[in-house]
Amino acid sequence: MSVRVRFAPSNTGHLHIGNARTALFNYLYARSEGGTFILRIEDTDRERSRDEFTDSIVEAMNWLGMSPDEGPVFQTDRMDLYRQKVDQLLEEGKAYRCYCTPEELEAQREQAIAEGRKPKYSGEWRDRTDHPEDAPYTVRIKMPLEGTITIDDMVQGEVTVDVDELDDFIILRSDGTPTYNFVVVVDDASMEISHVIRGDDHLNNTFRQVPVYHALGATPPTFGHLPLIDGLSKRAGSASVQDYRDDGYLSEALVNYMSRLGWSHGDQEIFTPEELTDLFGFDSVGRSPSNFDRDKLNWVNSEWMKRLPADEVARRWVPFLEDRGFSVDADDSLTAVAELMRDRAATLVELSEVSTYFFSDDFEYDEAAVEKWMKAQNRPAIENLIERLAALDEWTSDAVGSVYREVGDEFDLGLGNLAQPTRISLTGSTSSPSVFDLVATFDRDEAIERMQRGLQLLEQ
RNA sequence: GUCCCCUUCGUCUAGCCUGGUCCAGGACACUGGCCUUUCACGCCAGCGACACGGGUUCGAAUCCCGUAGGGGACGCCA
Repeated sequence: MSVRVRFAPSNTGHLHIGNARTALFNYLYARSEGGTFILRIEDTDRERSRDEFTDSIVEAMNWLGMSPDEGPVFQTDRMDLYRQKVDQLLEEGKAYRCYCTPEELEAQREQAIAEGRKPKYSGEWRDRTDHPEDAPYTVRIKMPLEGTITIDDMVQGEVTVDVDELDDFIILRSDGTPTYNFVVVVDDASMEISHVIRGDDHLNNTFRQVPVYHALGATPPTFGHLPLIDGLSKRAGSASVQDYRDDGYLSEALVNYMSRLGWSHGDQEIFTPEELTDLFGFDSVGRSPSNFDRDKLNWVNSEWMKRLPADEVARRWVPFLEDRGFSVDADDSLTAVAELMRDRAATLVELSEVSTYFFSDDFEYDEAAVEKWMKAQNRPAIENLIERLAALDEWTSDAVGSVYREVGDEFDLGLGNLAQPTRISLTGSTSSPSVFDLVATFDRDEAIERMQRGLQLLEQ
């Protein structure tokens, strides 16, 4: 039997990390089994569903590299199917009309809780035939009256619940719209979903849904209930996938990090998307909830900053630099900057921060550094250095390096006396990559100009 | 209240099914050191956990029972 899985978010908000992780596990399972990954939008919430959220979810999935094979399928397009199934169950006597009012139900619920009983519908209309004329009604499904229901969950193992815990829940509201627990089953059955992989907040629902499959004459799929992610506060992770993209995270890193929330493969931490689809399996999915940890995400991202080809980093970096008002192209010179700076930044945003001096000479000189390193007595050496750099045949790190060594030898100066003033002139501070690389990564005219301007700082 | 799920370093986790090789391994973070023209990277080291209590056993993180704590569900929301 071929594997067909679906990710079924409601379009009432952007795709956040918790849902993205659920989508990812569905996607990875489909890929690892050669199956089909389907996107279904649960858009039956008239009040809150919005098309723009659908677009946002699709965009986020594309960015993460897990575009669906089928869909999006919209539930609102399938209302006729749902009503038809309700009618069918009614005719077959597997469902019935209930004329209780919401007020009556609410009163019963409160009383049950007050008496310490489980709030459950009494089932009073299950066998009644004295249906009032013209009164509003809901349709309820008949749950089995005795026995237990057991599912063999891919994550949780065997879980059994006594049907005594279940009541005849509403499948069609008095306004004629179907309810969630009914609709998911109709959809999953009709779309021939083989594996339902979702958050374990749905585990209890599953026991309500299994009898619906049976009533519909369908075989329940295999279930896999993933533990939820804790600590998804505004700050920590309930932000949208796009927020992470805008914060400068790489999609590979976010996917890598999310995959490790609840899944592992020995001691391995870094996985390429290809490795993930090869190695993913429910045998290695844990049952306990995990926490979203920004520090670890940052580390994974910093690893990916180093692993991606430098020109790819440059390409993805461009919009971040443009946001800061720098007009750049993803050309060789930007690639050179990315190559030089990338292991000093955990995100593309940080990369911009640590690299601004390449794009603007409008920076402050670090006063303490100037005080310490810009000594007037080194002027002749630095001037000589600038001259020789200007005359260099080739503008490479090695060539620049030999100039520094020659000047250092001739003036009998330690390299620091040349390197630090160079750094201050080019960047404003004394922390930067190796000076030779730094100088060579700059456009030569720009480097010379800044060094000449830096000469002014030598005045005592 | 009732039912379901969960519980190894601060965090993510390996180990648990098939008890001994685990005085519990890796990673992030943190601390210290090394490298070095600065900073960063990198490398090395350190810190740090089997929720608790019973049992089974020669032996338990691993098996059983209980307790506590956390999460979820119980809707004419999804």
